[in-house]
Amino acid sequence: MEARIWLIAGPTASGKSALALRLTEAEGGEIVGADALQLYRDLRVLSARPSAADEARAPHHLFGVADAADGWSVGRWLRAAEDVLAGIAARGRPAIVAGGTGLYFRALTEGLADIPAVPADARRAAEQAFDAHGEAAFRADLRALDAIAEARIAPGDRQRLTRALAVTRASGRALSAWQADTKPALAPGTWRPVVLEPPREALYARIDARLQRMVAAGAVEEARALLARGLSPSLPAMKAVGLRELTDPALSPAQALAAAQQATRRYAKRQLTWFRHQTPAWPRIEALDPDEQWRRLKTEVAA
RNA sequence: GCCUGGGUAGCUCAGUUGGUAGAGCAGCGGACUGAAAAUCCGCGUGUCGGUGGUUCGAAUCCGCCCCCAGGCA
Repeated sequence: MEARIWLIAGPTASGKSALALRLTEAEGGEIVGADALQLYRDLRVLSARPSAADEARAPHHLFGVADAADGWSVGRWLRAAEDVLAGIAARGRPAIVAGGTGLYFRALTEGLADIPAVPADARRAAEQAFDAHGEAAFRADLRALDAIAEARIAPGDRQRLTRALAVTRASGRALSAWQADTKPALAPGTWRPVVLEPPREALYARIDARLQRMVAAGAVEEARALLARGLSPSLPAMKAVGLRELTDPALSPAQALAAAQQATRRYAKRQLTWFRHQTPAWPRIEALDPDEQWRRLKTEVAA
């Protein structure tokens, strides 16, 4: 196992954290989180963040480092990850990057356009224009500035359309032009990826069981505490899967659990689709059993 | 045992006077460059309980059988 940097990706509840911890202990490495929600300290239970006991077994980075009121982005994560990875390399240890956020892995391996931060008012202006004039008119405006970006964005995707316009207006350069020039954050050949891709049915069963355990471990109280902060619903932490479902006053505890389980299964499905098509060349481990995953990692992936 | 009402998609159901079936939910497929646990797009997935018959043609009509729910015994 010579790679200096391991990337362990996969859907939620597929066993990434356990496998990463095992590899880290075996290699004397350090773990780096690649998960958009485990970043926030408010949601330890609901985001399935490594426990304090797990964190004591090996150095963990980028878990629970942000406040829910402080929204992070891929860019912010990438900069932090680069710092962390540099530190681990300086210590002469391997890094094990583990998580479920595909975009974060892509930023690492393929790069992220170096776009200057978009001022909040530029973003707001774009959103208001979209809402006031409708998608068709908005698209016409965007097409005049960046026809390539406009053509790429699917119908109804307000989030991408407004960002494209805001970036182009605020930076004076087309979003598609920015995106066309990116360089990988990780040097080719220095990293080794693996995707956990367990059978759907088994993964879903595990998700259901885990949600149940989360509720028993205080997920509902945790979710209520976060809501009680009265933060903007548009913050990333407020979009955690299960947050809404578990705190929905219209649902009984059993219904809330079922709804959260369903939402999580759907999330896992999206992740599976992402990794299936966005990282087709990465080796897969199709098992769900931890020992089997570990065995395959050593014999097949690391071979 | 008899009577009645039902058996159509994974679930709940709709199917006008016979023209090989469609809604909701569930599910599945897909896109993805700074909110990515986000955002968005697409797709009925079916021995119409079984089997004979009538008919050019049956989920629709007829016979028999099976199963379920009530009721009467």
